[in-house]
Amino acid sequence: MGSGLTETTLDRTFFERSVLDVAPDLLGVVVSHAGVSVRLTEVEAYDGEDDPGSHAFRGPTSRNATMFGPPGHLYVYFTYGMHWCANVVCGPEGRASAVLLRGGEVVAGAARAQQRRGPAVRARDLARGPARLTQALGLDREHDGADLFGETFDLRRPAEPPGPASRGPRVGLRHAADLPWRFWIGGDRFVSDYRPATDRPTRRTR
DNA sequence: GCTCCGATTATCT
DNA sequence: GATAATCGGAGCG
Repeated sequence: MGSGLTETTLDRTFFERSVLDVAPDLLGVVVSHAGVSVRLTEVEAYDGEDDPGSHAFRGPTSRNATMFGPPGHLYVYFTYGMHWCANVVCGPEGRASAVLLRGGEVVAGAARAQQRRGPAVRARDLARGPARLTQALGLDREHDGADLFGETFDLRRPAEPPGPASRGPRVGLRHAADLPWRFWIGGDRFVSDYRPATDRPTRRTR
């Protein structure tokens, strides 16, 4: 096979770099797991213990332990009482930085993804959003700490990468909302809707 | 098409 | 006890 026009398989060194370099480079990458392939259109960077928006900001805990481990592993966490979200750990071990996989397009295994996401879900929404993408790929608590370079994952970069990444503030954060650490493919239909942090819900006490 | 709002629970203060 | 790196359905135009 010609080596010039084909996609390339990522290796672990890709994730050993700074999370701010890795994040934009992940756009267009196709992640495959458990019968579904997703082309990433949107990601966010979380940079260790100095980033007020990061789960690692207050130091190591049992939840964020994976973030403090080696790069190229998945950090999967549970949020809002019902959703799982997936990150890839980046940088040197101990840095506790990671890229949140925020959205993508299902490019293979659509029937399997549909089965996981539900019959009423439109093709555009199969993996457009971090919890949707995680569910489409069949990931949950068991995959926290999983090695992306083990047997069950495959990551490929297309022959023609997308153009320069668009960037802006991260979604849904109350802290560090000024940092433009969300990266997406400009104009792509498989990028999620931007939603600023929810204001304090006026909890009714009764 | 849009905006609003409730669901549901692990985690941390 | 409050919050959260979200989602999907209801209501309106």
